[in-house]
Amino acid sequence: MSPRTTEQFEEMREERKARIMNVALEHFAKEGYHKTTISHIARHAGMSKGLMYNYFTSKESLLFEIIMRSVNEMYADFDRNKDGYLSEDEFEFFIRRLFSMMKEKISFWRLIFQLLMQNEVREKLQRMFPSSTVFMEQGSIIPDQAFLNSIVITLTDYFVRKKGNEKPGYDPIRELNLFILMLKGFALSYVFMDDNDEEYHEKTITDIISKYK
Amino acid sequence: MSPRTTEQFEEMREERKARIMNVALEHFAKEGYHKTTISHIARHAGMSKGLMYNYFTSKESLLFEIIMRSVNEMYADFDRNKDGYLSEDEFEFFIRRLFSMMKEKISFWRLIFQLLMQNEVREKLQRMFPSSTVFMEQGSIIPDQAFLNSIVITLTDYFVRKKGNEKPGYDPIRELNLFILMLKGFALSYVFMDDNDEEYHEKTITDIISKYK
Amino acid sequence: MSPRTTEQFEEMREERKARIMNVALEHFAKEGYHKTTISHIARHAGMSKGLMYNYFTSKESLLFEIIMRSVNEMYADFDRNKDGYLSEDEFEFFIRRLFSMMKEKISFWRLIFQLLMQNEVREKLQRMFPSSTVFMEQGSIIPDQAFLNSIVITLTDYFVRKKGNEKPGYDPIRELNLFILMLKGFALSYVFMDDNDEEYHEKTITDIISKYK
Amino acid sequence: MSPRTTEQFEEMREERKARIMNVALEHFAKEGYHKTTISHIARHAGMSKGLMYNYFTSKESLLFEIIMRSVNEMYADFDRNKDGYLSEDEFEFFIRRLFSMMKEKISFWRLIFQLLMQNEVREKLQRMFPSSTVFMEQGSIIPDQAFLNSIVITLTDYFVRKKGNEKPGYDPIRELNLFILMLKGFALSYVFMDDNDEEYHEKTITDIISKYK
DNA sequence: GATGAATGAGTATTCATTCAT
DNA sequence: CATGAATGAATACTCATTCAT
Repeated sequence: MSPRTTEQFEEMREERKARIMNVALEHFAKEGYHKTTISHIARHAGMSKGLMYNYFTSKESLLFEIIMRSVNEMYADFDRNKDGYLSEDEFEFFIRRLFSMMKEKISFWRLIFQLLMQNEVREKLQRMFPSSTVFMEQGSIIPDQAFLNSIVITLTDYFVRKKGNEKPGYDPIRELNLFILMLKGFALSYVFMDDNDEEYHEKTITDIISKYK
Repeated sequence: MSPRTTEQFEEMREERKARIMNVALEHFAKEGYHKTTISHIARHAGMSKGLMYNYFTSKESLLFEIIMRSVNEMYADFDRNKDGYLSEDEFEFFIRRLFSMMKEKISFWRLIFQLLMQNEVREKLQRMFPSSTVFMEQGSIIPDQAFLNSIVITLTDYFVRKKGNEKPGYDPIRELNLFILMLKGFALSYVFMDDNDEEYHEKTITDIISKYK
Repeated sequence: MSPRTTEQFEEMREERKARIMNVALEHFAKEGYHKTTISHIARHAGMSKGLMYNYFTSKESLLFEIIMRSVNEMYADFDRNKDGYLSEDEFEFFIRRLFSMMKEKISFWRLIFQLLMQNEVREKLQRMFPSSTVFMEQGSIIPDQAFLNSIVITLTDYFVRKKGNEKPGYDPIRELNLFILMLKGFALSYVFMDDNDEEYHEKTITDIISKYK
Repeated sequence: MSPRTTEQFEEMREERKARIMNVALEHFAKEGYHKTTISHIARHAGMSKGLMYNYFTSKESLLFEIIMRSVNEMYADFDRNKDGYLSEDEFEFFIRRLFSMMKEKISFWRLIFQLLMQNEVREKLQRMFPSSTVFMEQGSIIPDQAFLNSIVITLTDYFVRKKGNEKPGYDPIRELNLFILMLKGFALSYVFMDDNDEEYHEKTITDIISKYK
């Protein structure tokens, strides 16, 4: 009876939703959520404003769907290696993977950093991902406590093995803390840097790795 | 019409400007620039919208005057110690000073972080402070190349002395780079953290210092 | 393409039109014409918006077809007893019939009351049913002058017989006028009352009848 | 300090608010609440849309302020004669007063009838005036249970005196019920009638009165 | 100087209607 | 015939800025 099958429609819808979300993400990241208008997004996505509301019930829901999508992708990506033991090479891989992911999704991270810097939004996000409070305070969103814990535990384990017996009275947990701060500082620089500093960043990653490997 | 009266007027003006800027800064930092309305600022500053336009020609100019003021204060504050040599105690003092300043002006830093994350604003700021491009990319604004250089040079000198001959083939400049990333990561956590993590922050500062002192 | 098939098609069409009109009438009556959306009607009628436009050229034409249909049904219903003479029992039957019809078509009456209260709509309806101006002003729509007259004449006749010689100087026409106002007041209460006042209404109808029988 | 005194401002505000409310009431009554746009009201009140929001926080709040105002005026008006006893002349005065008030505020009543005919609005109004549920069902809004009761009691008393001993087994309460239906029917006709039926209405009021006086 | 009333362009959102498939 | 994607004009509402007083 249908001129197009349900699947065809569904496919088209998904494709379009994805296009809208991509365009919106770019603009949110570039101009900020509030400055970006629905009209602007619609125009750049090549459609009318009205149609956008066929796919997203509001500007806010568009924002949250974007976040959910990216979070889920990230989660799926990281989920592979979960055996909890990090060799030195795996450590290096882990760090490099972290930043290659960031590079791939740089707009998302730009957006997330922006959002986390506004009280109201931060509170809303914390309600969305209540389990990840700890990391949120450190500028990350991660959807699942178990996943989060596994990373921290894995890294702690690595630091204890690596640094634990270096000097007596030395606390590897606190060293991990500083290490995470460094990653975070690098992430901040990285996310808001001009594109052409590739080389500097590569060198810096190598430095970070060689410091803790 | 005596000079005395003029002075008084001038004083009142400055006082009022300061009040407006303080109120505006708080709200910009808390709610974001776009979400904060002129009406809201005026009401909280205890005056009419019309009068505000007597002091600031636009919302944007208010924003930029706030930035300029904070930058200048920061500059004035740091300008004292410029002899270029850092003892270990001076190094500790320098770091502690850095974060006590951040604590005092936490709203300003919150705002700055927010602003720097929007392309258009970042570009505008870079036009205002063209010399400080390098540090801007790293999330800071500093108004004067010479000043900036002096800090970097001073720190470089400190790192060379401190770490330069630790191991052969070791590059203290790159160590400095990592150190700055760590500071930046800490700044980010610090600025957007809940108030009640004082103790954690104190401990972390001490850790950072003891690592490089 | 056989005539049989054409008939079947025609039947389906009519069935579907009826379904649309029923659903639309319910929603118009409950939410008001403006608040009811075409999408909503289509969804509740189990079809697409596009298909609805195959049956009705516009939302407004849907409204007017609903009115026409109900008016015609009403007409058909009342058309039976036209011999112009009302016995007392027939009078009772007439009144009870009036309100049982109202009960059956309560949504329609709700809608009609709503519509008649808006100038523009009232004018449009008056253009559609120019002959019935008099009754329209009294909150009813009746499609045909002859029909209308026949009712009024029949009732007048009844009132003259019943009340005409009660007192000297008494005007049964004016008594009829008050009687009609009472019916109208009852209709208004009835149409917009909660469902659970059945008993009250029954008693009131009995009161009205016993007053004039 | 002020260029205008607070009182001057307040006066201007009240004047303007009144103008807006009057214009809005007319349009709501004529076109219906939903069809009437804010732009339309603003244009007819001779001001910008924006200014309207300086006086009313939303279209809905405008509607409710209009209702409240009219209800209060009505209440104040009726509040005079509260001694609970109605002579025949006072009864006549009461009825005539009822309809002269309706005539003065015909737009308001037109609006009220419209509003009461939509489920959602009726429920909202019932929440606003919960005490007057009984009369609401009969198409009126009256703000205070005591006031309402006093009217019903006064009329009941009148009917008992007047009609109570006419026939044995006769119930004056039920007669009152029919009387109220008649008033309501008349109100409905009156409110939605063309202006030029003055004479007919006068005669009808006289008929109603002479029937129960 | 000081007020807040007034404006108007702009913003998210809705919805009757059209149309490609 | 049947679908629902697509449009665009309209709607309520906001807010930086101006201006009469």
